[in-house]
Amino acid sequence: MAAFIFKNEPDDYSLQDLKRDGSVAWNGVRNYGARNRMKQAEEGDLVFYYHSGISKPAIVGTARISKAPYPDPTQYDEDSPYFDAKATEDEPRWWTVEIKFESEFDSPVTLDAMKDVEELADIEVLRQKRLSVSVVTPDEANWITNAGSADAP
DNA sequence: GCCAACGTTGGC
DNA sequence: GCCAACGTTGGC
Repeated sequence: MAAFIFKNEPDDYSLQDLKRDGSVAWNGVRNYGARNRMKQAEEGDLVFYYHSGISKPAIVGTARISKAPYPDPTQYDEDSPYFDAKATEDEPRWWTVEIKFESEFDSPVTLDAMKDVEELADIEVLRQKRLSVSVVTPDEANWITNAGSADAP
């Protein structure tokens, strides 16, 4: 199973918002790198939810892909800030997935903490900090899951 | 197809 | 609020 990190500013939409709503369509990704990664997602894949743009950026919990990639409807909506005049129904430019809340970490895994870890030396989120959707290897996913649990040292 | 200018993200 | 990194746009 694949795993990803989805970044968002908590002021915009936080993990607590997702917990409240249950699930959400991850609309509005308008970056090709992020889009390409999102398109690899399959239902059931693991998503680490990352809060960015705050004093202590961190992975704060997990979600699951609850709906496989499909064309982002906002690209066709002229009233949406995500409207894209070059997108057509036949050839969508932008894709989205739906994610559902899974868990809130007992101990958030901070960016600071991840930087010092040998196991995460190559993790994409550290190498390409501007990417809002990045991939996580199984080993990296295990490390993060462990670090987020209450028993973590 | 290249590259300069510009815009955006995100850490600090 | 600043700045580095890097993605995107548009002129040529």
